[in-house]
Amino acid sequence: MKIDKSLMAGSTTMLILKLLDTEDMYGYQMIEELERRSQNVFTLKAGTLYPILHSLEQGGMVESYDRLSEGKRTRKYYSITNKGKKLFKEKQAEWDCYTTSVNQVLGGFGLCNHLTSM
Amino acid sequence: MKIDKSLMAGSTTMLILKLLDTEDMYGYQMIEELERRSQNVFTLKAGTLYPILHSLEQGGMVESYDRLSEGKRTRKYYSITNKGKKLFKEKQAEWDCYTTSVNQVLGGFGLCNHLTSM
DNA sequence: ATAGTATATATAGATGATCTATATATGTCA
DNA sequence: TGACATATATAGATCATCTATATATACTAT
Repeated sequence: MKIDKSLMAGSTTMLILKLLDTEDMYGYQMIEELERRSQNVFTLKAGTLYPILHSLEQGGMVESYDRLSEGKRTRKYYSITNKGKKLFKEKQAEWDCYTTSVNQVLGGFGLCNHLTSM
Repeated sequence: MKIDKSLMAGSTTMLILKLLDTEDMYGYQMIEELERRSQNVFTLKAGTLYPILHSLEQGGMVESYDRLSEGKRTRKYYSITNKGKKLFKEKQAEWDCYTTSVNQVLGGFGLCNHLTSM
């Protein structure tokens, strides 16, 4: 299923930080990795990703360095900072709160709240 | 927790349709009901809601009628149409797919997919 | 009465995250 | 050498939300 772009808004940065929380990656790799992990649901566009990476770097959330991979071209790898890890945790908490609330409205009970709600 | 507005994008229309799928409501009531059901997480602004209702009506997803409530002022009630119910089902399927995919990226496994993924 | 607050609907303009389109350049394969 | 995948970059468009503002009625306290 193709996901409407407006649904993606707000979660893309969190997903990028999550990828970098696992290992250092370069941009193109993140696009492929997101596609793989989501089973082709997320097809992040390069025109979306690179500006986000630049602004994350500007904000000190990630750092970049060039590396020659397998003697081929140089790739720009990104590494998450402690500040970025903190931001990721905040984003994830917000995500959990958000989806729980939506599911409460949708079904009367949140998936993670069926023991405590009501 | 306060939810970033960009996260809300894309789900607001679905939530409105869900409310109307339960019972006819007027705008102000939807704002209060969303707040109540989400335990104050969603504070939908009037300036967001009314334009959405107008465009839903224009698209034949909802119909409106005026009704005097308890002998007080007239309120504009909205009623979901069959077309609107179909749209709601589509939006909900998209929502489920989206959150499952995000959770797959976040945790390796989707909440609803831990038996089938991998 | 009347001033303030809650209820109720409406619209214009700002914001911000995504998209498309385009540009550039290298590596691989036929 | 021509086509395609890889890889990064940026400008401008789109669109759903927000804030701010406007209007009007009902209720409550002074």
